[in-house]
This record gives sequence, C-alpha cells and structure tokens, in this order.
Amino acid sequence: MNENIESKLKSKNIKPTAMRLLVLKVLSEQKSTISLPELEKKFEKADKATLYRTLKTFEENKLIHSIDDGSGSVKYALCQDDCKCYPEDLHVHFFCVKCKKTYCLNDIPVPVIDLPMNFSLESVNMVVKGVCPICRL
Amino acid sequence: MNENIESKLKSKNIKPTAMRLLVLKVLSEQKSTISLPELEKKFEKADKATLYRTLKTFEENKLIHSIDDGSGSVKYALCQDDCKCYPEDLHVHFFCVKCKKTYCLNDIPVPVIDLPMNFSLESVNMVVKGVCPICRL
DNA sequence: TTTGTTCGTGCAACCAAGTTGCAAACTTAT
DNA sequence: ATAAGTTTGCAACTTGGTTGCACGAACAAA
Ligand SMILES: [Mn+2]
Ligand SMILES: [Mn+2]
Ligand SMILES: [Zn+2]
Ligand SMILES: [Zn+2]
Repeated sequence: MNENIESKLKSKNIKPTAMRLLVLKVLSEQKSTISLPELEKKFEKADKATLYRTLKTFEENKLIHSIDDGSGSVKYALCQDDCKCYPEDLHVHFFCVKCKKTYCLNDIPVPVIDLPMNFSLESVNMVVKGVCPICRL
Repeated sequence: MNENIESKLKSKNIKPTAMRLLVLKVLSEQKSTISLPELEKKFEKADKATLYRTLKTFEENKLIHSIDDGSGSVKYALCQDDCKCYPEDLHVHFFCVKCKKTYCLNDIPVPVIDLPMNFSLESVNMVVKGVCPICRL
C-alpha cells in the first residue's frame, strides 16, 4: 500500500520524500477534491509553503491536476493513471453549492468546442455548479 | 448615449446613481472582460468597496455576469440584452495565456452535458485557455 | 571519507483580492 | 421638516497564494 504510493511518485519522476509520501497519501484518500488550506488542516503541524510547493511539484509532473471552481481557493485531485493533461484527457468538474465540495466527473470528458478563427486551444476548465447527490437527500 | 446607459440601469431595476452610471459606462466600453482591480484603475479616485458593491448589485440584477478564469481575479462583462443567466443563456469564455485578457465568446453556447444521476444543474463556468488572435500575430 | 553542490523544508514576511463595519452623505417617503 | 432607508467612502481585516532566506539532508565528485 505504502509501496504503491512510493512507486506512484517514482513513476512520475518525483523523489519520494517523507513529506511527499504523506501528502500523496492524503490526496489518495480524498473522495472529492482538496484545496491547499484544507490540506493544511489535515496535518497537525505542517508548513503552508512546503505543502504549496509539494502541490506545485505534483502538478508540474502531472500527478495531480488543479481545478478552479470559483470558490476562492484552487482545488486539487489525482490525475487518472494515463492522464497527460492534454485537452482530450480533461474531464468536467462539479461544484456543489451546498456543501462546497468539488468532484471530478472522470467519466465526462470536456466537450470539444469550435473556437472562432485564430484562437488556439491549450486547455479547458469546465465547472458545473449545482447540488450533489448527498446534499439532495 | 448617456440616456442609453441610464435606461439600461432602470430596465434592470437598479437606481441610476452617479457612481453606477460611471461604472456602467466603463463596462460598456470594454472589448474584453474586466476585473475589480482593473476597474479601480480606470478611475482617478474611487473606492474599492464601492466598486465592489456596485459590481455585486449589477450582477445580482443580471446586468453583468462574472467569469472565473483562473487568473486570480474574477472578471466581469455585460450580459446580452435578453440574458437571464440561465444555464441555456450561458456562453463560453476564452482566456489568453499571453495577454491575460478574457473574452466572452457570445456566439458559443456552453455545451449541454449529461450529469450523473442525482446531480442537479444550476450553472456552468467554461473557460477555454489558449492564445488570442491578437497575440498570435 | 571529505568536500562541495543540489534539493527539500520550515519560518517569516509579504502581496493581492475580496470582504466587512461603521459613520457620513444623500434620497425618498411621511 | 423630519424620519427612514440607501449609497458611498474610509479603514480595517481575512484569506489564499507566493517568495526570500537559512538550515539541513541527500547526493555526487574528488
Ligand atoms: Mn478532476
Ligand atoms: Mn461572458
Ligand atoms: Zn453537496
Ligand atoms: Zn492575447
């Protein structure tokens, strides 16, 4: 299990330090996405800057992706195993206006859209807002 | 012309104060979207809080809509005349990674997507990132 | 093994955007 | 004229994000 985490880091060319193993473990346990401030609270005593840089490293190496859900803080989630973060790899995200959680809708790819002349496409951020199944009960 | 601006406010049930007329005028002149900090700079001496509340009022009354383009500051733009800000009224936005401007692609409606069971839909924020025609020259 | 270099971490300081409380100014209704 | 409600200006504050710097661990060359 912990082996799994370590090898995941190595497979993305990230040196598996103690800190990084801990952060990746927390990320793996999430059912929804997590923000830097939320991540901070998951640890007794951890430095914001270190966590910040850890997330950046993870993102640069495509271990995680970030989502701007309009809540004021950027959220993060593990990438799918085969994800290269190309536009065609991207999926839709769902932000619940009640519980404020953001979910990866991994099965729903971001629709391809036809841009006007001379616009080039690099990436897409698509966030659907509404109420999640849990909050609708 | 100035009449036009005043009537636009009235038509949205917003009392046309001096400040609001000025802000709406600036908004009307924009070719791309504008953020609160940018709006602030358009005035010699204007108060952040007042502008902030003005934008909020405008948004609540559906005179403008806001876009979270992931740049760190929320952008604003005038709504189309007939816009009710319902999901079917929404359009895609384009964020240029070079000039950092965000454009309303008013002709490109946000694609309808099929949400998983028990997710309700209230709104969508779709931002395409790339390079704009001006920056590609 | 010793030395020098790179890399990761912790701490503090900082910045920018957004937000709020409060009192003064202004508007509208009585 | 007076009272009540609305808008504005100012200052203070919160939060998320970011950076500089120094220390220590890891690593590689000598
Ligand atoms: Mn995701
Ligand atoms: Mn728009
Ligand atoms: Zn929810
Ligand atoms: Zn551009």
